Amino acid sequence: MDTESAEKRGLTPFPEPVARGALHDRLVARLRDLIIEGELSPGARVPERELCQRFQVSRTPLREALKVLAADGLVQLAPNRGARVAALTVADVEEMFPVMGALEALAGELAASRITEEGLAEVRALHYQMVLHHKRGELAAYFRLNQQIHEKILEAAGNATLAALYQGLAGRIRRARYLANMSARRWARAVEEHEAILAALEARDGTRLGAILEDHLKNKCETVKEALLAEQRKGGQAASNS
Amino acid sequence: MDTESAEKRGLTPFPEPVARGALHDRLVARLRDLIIEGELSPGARVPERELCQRFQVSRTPLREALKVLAADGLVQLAPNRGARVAALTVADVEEMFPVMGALEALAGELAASRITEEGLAEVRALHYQMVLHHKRGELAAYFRLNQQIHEKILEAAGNATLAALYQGLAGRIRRARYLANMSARRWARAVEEHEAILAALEARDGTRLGAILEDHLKNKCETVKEALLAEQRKGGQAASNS
DNA sequence: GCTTTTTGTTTTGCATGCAAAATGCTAGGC
DNA sequence: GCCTAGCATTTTGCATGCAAAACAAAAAGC
Repeated sequence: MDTESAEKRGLTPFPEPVARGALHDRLVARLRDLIIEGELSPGARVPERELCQRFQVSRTPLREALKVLAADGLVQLAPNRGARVAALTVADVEEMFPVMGALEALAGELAASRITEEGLAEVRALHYQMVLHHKRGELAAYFRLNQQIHEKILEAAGNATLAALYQGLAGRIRRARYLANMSARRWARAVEEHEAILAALEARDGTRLGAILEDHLKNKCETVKEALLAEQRKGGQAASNS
Repeated sequence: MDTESAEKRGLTPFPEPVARGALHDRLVARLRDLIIEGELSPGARVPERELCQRFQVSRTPLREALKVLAADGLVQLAPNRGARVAALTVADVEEMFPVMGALEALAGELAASRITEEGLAEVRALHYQMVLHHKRGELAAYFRLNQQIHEKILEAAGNATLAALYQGLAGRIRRARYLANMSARRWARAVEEHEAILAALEARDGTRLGAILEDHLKNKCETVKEALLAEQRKGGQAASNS
């Protein structure tokens, strides 16, 4: 639906009064971006008042949005102590990995048996476009296509519940992936794995696809963990905002 | 501080002014109970004003609670059209089943390798108490123990993320289970499966435990589906409130 | 000089108020 | 007689206001 992701990256200069009825939803998306982009550092308090001024909204919808994000696990709400951005620890990632693995394997199995020729064609197109971005060394574009491919597979699995859960987890680690700088070797390996994913999907071999996806995810998790460790090593001095 | 969280499950008769800072959390729990017990029929609008009067709270915390429940999937929020209790269709259950299966299998594998002797003893105690309730034909008590056992296994798995996701899904079908009347045969079979679960756990056979749990869940899902069909057949005339 | 207490400020949580949208009802037209 | 348009009521969504709790800093005590 929302294909207007152009202004999501750059902060809109004026926060024009958004349509009534969609305010808190927009705020959820906006806050998500802020967290993913690292503008709100993990562990830092969410400055309620400041964000209200920034977005030109009152505290009520903002607080509602925070509740939703808390339910999603992106922020933590302490009673009478406000919201903090949930810090993603290495232990968290190690917890999430087997869960995502199980979900992704399931998605692969379902997708292999259910994907249409049309869907397959779409994945194929996305895949080769992604390979192109890899060859050009365009990491950001690569990530976007990568994500789209996984979303397509989830879509092809035809299980909204599965998709929602997976996306929820993926959203939590997206910030770490955002700042991850893959090594050239790891990147090349990820592309190879994606070749295998496409092959298994075209062969409609669900078991194999599930296994490959799980392995692929393992590597992704390693990347995320390394990124987290690097960030921790650098110290959380990005937290000092104002 | 206030450590009186003992009466969380039982409904407090009077909605006395709850402690500041815990209001919306309490409301989430309260609304959950209302939905599970069927007082708020699936598909019916959530009467905001009415509930405010009932709980003696203003609309702000109630709306916040609804946002959380919406994120959990128990209610659906339509823009400018308020909240409706999410109707659980048979298709939904059929979607949720493989996901819960994958999660439960993972939980079983993890629990089998990680459970302590003490944890095992607790599960054993719960199990035999549950068997007792089965022999006495006490369905409600049986369900409670059953749920506690599964929670213990999840706890033993030592993966909070996994537990949270599973509990979220389980919460969505809890209402259907609440009104489910198992046949004597199915009930007996469920108890047998629980025997096998305990045995596999004691043998610390993760693979077998995972498989058993998945199978057990399958039967549980059949029960839920039957209950849903029975409810649909009876007609949603419980929705006509006023 | 250090700890502790007390006070002032900020922040949080909830209640309330008001405008826009939706819902229901009545009247008018075909 | 049925359908549609207009109006009134209800409901929803957001902004604002106020009291309590947390945070921070300064002053008092040791």
